Amino acid sequence: MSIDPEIRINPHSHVPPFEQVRQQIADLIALGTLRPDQRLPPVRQLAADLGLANGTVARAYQELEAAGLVTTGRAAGTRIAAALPPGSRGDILAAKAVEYVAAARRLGAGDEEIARALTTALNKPVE
Amino acid sequence: MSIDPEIRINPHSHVPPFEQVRQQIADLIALGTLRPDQRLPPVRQLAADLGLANGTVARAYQELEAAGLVTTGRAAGTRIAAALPPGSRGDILAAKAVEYVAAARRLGAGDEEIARALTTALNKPVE
Amino acid sequence: MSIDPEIRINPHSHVPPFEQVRQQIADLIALGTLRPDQRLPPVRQLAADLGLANGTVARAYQELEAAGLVTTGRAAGTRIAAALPPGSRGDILAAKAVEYVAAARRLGAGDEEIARALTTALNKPVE
Amino acid sequence: MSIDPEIRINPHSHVPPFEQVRQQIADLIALGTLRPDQRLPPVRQLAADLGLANGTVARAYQELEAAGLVTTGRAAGTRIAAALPPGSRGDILAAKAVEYVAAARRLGAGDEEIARALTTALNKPVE
DNA sequence: GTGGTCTAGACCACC
DNA sequence: GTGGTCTAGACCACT
Repeated sequence: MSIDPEIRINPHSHVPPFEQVRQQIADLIALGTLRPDQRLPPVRQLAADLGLANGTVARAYQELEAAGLVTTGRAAGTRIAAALPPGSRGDILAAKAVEYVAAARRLGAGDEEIARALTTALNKPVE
Repeated sequence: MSIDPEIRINPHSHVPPFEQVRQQIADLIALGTLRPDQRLPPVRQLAADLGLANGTVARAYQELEAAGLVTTGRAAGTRIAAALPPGSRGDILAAKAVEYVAAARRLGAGDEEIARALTTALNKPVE
Repeated sequence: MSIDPEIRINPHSHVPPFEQVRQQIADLIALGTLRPDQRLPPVRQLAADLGLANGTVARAYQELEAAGLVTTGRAAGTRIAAALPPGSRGDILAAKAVEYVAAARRLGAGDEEIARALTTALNKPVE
Repeated sequence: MSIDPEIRINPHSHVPPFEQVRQQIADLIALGTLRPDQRLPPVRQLAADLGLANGTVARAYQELEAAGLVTTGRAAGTRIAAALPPGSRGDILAAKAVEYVAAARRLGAGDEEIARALTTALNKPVE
């Protein structure tokens, strides 16, 4: 089982591709979908699968390593770090919720309205 | 009362500043916080307030006008268009909720978990 | 009979309003619709009719005077110059034809194609 | 063979340069002179050739992309879109002819006069 | 004072 | 090298 199908690049987004890749992998790690010591696909393969240049994926891996989420042993490939930085476990979900609430409040919505919108969204069919 | 304080630029975001400005104003309009015929701050003033170059804000205004959200008689300043494009009233909130749900589900969260995270976020003190 | 209805300003054009006014009056003069010694409407009236600022129309008049197409005697108002600059009589039409041909040729069209397009256009109902 | 020589900027025109560039390229596409998948010159090169700033040409390219006439993979250069928006083949020529006729009629010219002016223009030496 | 545009040079992300 | 964006300052047309 590969992580590839879980990653989707939006080429029209104003967020640069390398950042989209980094983001999504970081999320998968924090969420536990990717477990410690698990191997990431080789740069070239992931790049090919996503239709990106090798350097783009390489940069995402580099930043993940700099953040301590991933380790790169010479020829050993890239693996999820055994020891995750503390507090990055399920915080992603919380962070996304906070982000949503912040955006909604910035638009003048009240708590009730925010909750109602969520309920509606939850009941929509998955695309 | 000015809209300036409602707009916040994140200089660390990978989304370009002109797009952040455009976005947030578009949201404020769709949400009804900015009412038809209301005046937008002058390009130069908003630019100064946000610490941006004039051209950057000018571009945001321009794209808003191209989208029909805003009208601009040359020296008359920029105003919210009287007639909003159809279907933009509360859709913004809904869209943001859907976005949140989608992101959460992509991470493998269930409905209950998603709702719980929201409740937690709502109870957090406003920053 | 006023010239006002003959003049139309396109506020969305990239050509500045003062230039549109100057153009159209110059054309009317060269074509003979406006005859020597005939009076132009007062700046303020034309401005009001066209929905422009006085200064905008004033500038158009100024440039027409600088070109010798018009004279401005103190309180006498603005009149078509008795003596038209030589060669500006029916040349306007010719100039517009040349412009059309040039544009068409720049696009790679041949003479026959150009003539055919004109014939088609002539047979179209007047809008 | 490059398209550069086909594009001419008139610095005295009141139409802004970026718009002149956009226009002319759009015309060349609609006319079929520029074929689908054909490459446009790099922003910097075209800018240099035309004596414009890079940003000016970049804006023209950008608007063309927004209009769907052109595609741009970031570092892949800019290419004519494979699928042209419907109804743009020879319409450009027709539109220019209609424009000419409209301008002439606005000046009081009759069909015969209009056709005669064209014939004269066609026989003039190419500048 | 208000928006629109241009320039010149710079940095970024991408291939 | 390729497009995208930003800045800083400038000029223009308009009200």
